[in-house]
Amino acid sequence: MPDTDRLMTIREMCDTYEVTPRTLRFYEAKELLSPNREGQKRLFTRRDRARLKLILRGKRFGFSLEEIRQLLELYHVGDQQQTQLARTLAIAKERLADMERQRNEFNEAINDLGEQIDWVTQTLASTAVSKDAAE
Amino acid sequence: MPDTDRLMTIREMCDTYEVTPRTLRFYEAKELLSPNREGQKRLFTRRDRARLKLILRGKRFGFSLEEIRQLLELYHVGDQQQTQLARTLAIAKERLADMERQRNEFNEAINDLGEQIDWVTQTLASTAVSKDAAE
DNA sequence: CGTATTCCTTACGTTAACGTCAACTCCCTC
DNA sequence: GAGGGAGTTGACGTTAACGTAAGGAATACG
Repeated sequence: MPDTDRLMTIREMCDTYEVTPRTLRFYEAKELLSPNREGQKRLFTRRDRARLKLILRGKRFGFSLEEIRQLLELYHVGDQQQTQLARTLAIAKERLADMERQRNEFNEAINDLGEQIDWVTQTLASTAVSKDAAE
Repeated sequence: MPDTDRLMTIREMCDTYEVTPRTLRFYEAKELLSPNREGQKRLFTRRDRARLKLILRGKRFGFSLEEIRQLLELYHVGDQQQTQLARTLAIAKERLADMERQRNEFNEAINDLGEQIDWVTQTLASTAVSKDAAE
C-alpha cells in the first residue's frame, strides 16, 4: 500500500497541517471534508488531505469557506451531472477572472507601497543628516 | 478653492465610495478617519478621502483594519518621531514581503485553476460527444 | 407651525470561523 | 480496575466588521 493512501488520525492531520482538531471537525460539519470512520474515530484519506491543502490555500487568498466549497467541486468531478458541472465551471471561470483582476490591483499596491517605502527611507535619511548638521 | 479641497457630507461620501454611514462612523471610531465637525455633523476632508481609498483597497487584499491602520501611518509622516517612523517602516517592509510572497502563491493558484478549467472543459466536451454517439 | 430630511448617538444583533470547556467513550497498561 | 491518552459530541464564548433599530437634534420646506 503506497504511503499516499495511508489513513491519518486527527492528530496526525493537525501536526502535518498545523490546524486544530476543532478546525477539522468544523470543516467536516461544513462538508468540506468527509473522513472515514473507524468506530467513532475519524480517519482522513488522501482525498481529505488534498482537499485540506486547497482549503488552506484558498484561505490565504481570502476566500470564504463557502467559496472554497464551490471551488472544491471542480476537483471532484466524476459523479456529477452535466448541467451542474457546467454551472460549477462557470463559477470557476468567474472566480478566475476575479483573481486576475485582484492580481493586477495587487501589483499596483505592491508598487505603491514600494515607492512609499523608498520615499520614507529617503526622508528619514535626509532629516537625519540635517539633524546632524544642526547639532 | 480647488475642488479637491471640498468638504463632503457623509451622504456624499457614501455615494462616492459605496459605503454606508455606519461604515464611515465605524472607521472614525477605529481612528482610521478623522472628519471635521460642523456642529455635530461630520465633514470629510480630502485627507479622509485619500485614506478611505487606501482602506478600501487594503480590504480587497484581505488586510484587517488594524493592519491597514498601521499602513496608513506611512502616508501620514510629518509630525512623527524618527524611532516611531523607523518602526512603521519596518512593518511596511515586512508587509511588502508578505504581499510579494502572496502574489507568487496567487499566480500559482491562478495557473492551477486555469489548467483545471481547461481540463474540465475538455472532459465536458468529450463526454458530450460520446453521449451524442450513444444516442 | 408641522413635517420631512439628514444627521447624530447609543446599543443590541449578526455572521464567519473557529476557541474553549464539560462530559463521555474507547483502548491501553500498570 | 484505576488511571491515562486520544478521540468524540454538544454547547456556549469570542473577535472582526459592520447591520439595524430606537430615539433625538438641526435644518429646510410649504
